[in-house]
Amino acid sequence: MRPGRPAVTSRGELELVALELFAERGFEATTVDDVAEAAGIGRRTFFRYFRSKNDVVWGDFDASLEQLRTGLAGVPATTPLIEGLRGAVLAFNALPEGAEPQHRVRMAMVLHTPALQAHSTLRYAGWRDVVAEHVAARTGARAGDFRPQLLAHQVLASCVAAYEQWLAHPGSSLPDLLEVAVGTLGGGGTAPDPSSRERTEVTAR
Amino acid sequence: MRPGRPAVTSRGELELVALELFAERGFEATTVDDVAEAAGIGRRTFFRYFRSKNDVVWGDFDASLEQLRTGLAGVPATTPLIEGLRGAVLAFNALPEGAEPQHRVRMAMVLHTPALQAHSTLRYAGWRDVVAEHVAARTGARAGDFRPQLLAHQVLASCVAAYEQWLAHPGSSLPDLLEVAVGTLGGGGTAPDPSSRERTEVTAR
DNA sequence: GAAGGTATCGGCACTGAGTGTCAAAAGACA
DNA sequence: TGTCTTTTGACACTCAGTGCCGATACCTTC
Repeated sequence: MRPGRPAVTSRGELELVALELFAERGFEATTVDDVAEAAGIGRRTFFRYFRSKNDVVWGDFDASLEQLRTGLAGVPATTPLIEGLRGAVLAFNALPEGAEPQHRVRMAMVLHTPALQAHSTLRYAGWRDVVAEHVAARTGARAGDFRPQLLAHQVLASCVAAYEQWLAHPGSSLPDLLEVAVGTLGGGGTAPDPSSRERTEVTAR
Repeated sequence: MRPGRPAVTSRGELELVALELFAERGFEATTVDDVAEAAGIGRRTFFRYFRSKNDVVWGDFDASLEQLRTGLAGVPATTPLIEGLRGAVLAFNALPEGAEPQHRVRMAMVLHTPALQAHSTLRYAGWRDVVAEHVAARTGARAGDFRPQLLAHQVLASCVAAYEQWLAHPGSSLPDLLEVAVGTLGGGGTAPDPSSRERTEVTAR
């Protein structure tokens, strides 16, 4: 075993305890002290497992991000860009059998609690970066260029809109909504890029 | 004059003092106490003028929102939807002569400070609602329906991407970037709406 | 089995945002 | 002068988040 005092709990376990409290009393009405006490740990320890109270709700989002990255990397080069994005988004948001109710609760909390809604923006940035990098790689641009960034923003916005609709309509299908949402994108993919004007003026003219 | 003790300062004046400090020391390094002291008011009074430290940066955003609403309402019914949105967005983000440098500083602060980046999401919701209401009115839908919400999300995302690009490239033109960004949208405007499936199954079939 | 190494734990004290309460201040008006 | 009205700001509080540091608990080594 590793040397040193063993951890008294795990990130996953702590997350479970916290989410239960959040669902019970509401996110804002639950203090970190409440969570720490319920988990039988010190308040200080909580912040060693999670950087903030907000972060609890996102689980191991970074791992999911890696999943998205590899998913995108596996898209055949012949697949049209939007089609590949749509497929990766669907795979990214696919749920294991029976996990839908929990996911609904969690996402409703994220999208309907102001503090979490605000905080989610910071998480979305990482998600967009993954998409932008993929778009850049497929189009011969750099990830920071206008087109990849624009498309990444648009794809994310489409997903969020799909999620909101999914949450608003209990009987709806998340995959269907995501597919339609992302499918509306892709116009103007061949138009010139005004952000690279200085560059193209030098190199291409 | 109105009865009662006169206000010791104004929202606009306080905003100026605060923005100056923010620009000088940075947003996060400036405490509300700093701002209050610099403005010669009590800390408690600050929170009567602004609901939060974050809100200072947004000025009177609600007034701008009303401007956007009336701008959209003035779009001729014959103008294609996306075209009208593009025009309204350009008008909404048009800057008075010479205001560009200040706007750059303010928006850079908003888009590059995590706390403000997160908080902006809450402001964006109001902006999206205005757009969604317009789209709904033009397409015979309700503002909460999938299409208006989706398009509102996408238009906003396009604007944010344009702003980020504008900030990253000092010589770039914000109107050009906005025009291109919003111009890429509008695909699939006639596709069926899966979120209203339950409804259409009853009424339209 | 004692000693030393090492990682986690958790208490304490602190900062900073935001809120409720309430008395004092400062003007208008009769 | 007295009353009414509104803003002000001091005080005390909650809660998130952080730095610090000794205590704790397990390991390996001798």
